[in-house]
Amino acid sequence: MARKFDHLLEKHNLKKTAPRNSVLEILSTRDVATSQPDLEGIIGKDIDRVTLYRILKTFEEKGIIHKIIDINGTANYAFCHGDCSEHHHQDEHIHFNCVSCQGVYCINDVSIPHINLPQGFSAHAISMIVSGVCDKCQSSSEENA
Amino acid sequence: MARKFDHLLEKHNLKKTAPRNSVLEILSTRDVATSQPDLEGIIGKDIDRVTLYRILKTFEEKGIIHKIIDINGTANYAFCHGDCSEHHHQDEHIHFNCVSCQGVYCINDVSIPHINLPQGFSAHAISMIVSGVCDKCQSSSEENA
DNA sequence: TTAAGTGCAAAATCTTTGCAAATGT
DNA sequence: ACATTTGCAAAGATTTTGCACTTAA
Repeated sequence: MARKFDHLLEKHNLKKTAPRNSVLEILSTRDVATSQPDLEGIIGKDIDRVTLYRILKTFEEKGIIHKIIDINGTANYAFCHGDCSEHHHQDEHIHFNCVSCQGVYCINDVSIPHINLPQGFSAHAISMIVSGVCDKCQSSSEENA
Repeated sequence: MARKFDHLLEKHNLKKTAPRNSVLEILSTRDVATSQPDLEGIIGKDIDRVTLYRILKTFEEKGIIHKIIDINGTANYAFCHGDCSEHHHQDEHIHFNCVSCQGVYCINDVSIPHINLPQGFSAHAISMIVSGVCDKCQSSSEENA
């Protein structure tokens, strides 16, 4: 039974199971990163909570999705753009975390500036999260004004 | 019984209690941010875990300390530099999170560059965490090479 | 067939809440 | 004396672990 993400899973030596397909299906429909609690809510009882944990962990390790820790310390997941692989996440873009709707957006068009670190420090990855109000929440608050 | 941080607590209309003094004492001896688990370890059973939660929450609200969520989603705490107040955290500097020792450093001498967000988005705060290897872990790994 | 993946139950953590006792002012 | 803060107990939430059952290859 061919499913939408068979190729992706195959590529990473993962078995093509229904739960994995569902998770990929959900993430693919969303343009923003999705928090673990939200994922649980969407999936409901179709997938066991433990299975979800394991799927997300596996996908992250394989470089299929990446994890974004938001300003509350909650994990959010989104598809990797560009060249993520098992050993390197190419994820050096900015994320925007709305304080109102909690949404996490990938701001792809603004790249992270280069940073000069003190002697002896070497950087592997950079996480930059801008928190504030997103466009949707901005306009809905104007309506009520 | 005058204690080291009486003035600081007074300034924020907080009672000068032993647990609060201990927390401030610990944080003041450390040049890096301290994770909640580490704090618990240092404090041991002198302070109830719940009390620690509440103290940290209060201090953060008052602008005495600030919370840094590290790359693992764990809360780390450090004294506020500059002008933090109850209503605004002036905390726009870079943090460095060592993947080896887990230490969180405040990189004060490098300021966060200005970011242009898409239309409709407004920024309130910025969190920038560089992860990699700190100077101490760097040199200790060289010794073993 | 068999190794990988899932689901359930249960343990281990982490965080919050309620309330009585203790403490600072 | 009074409001705040603490400590304990208990509830709630999150995350991990173990193991038997199921499924893809």
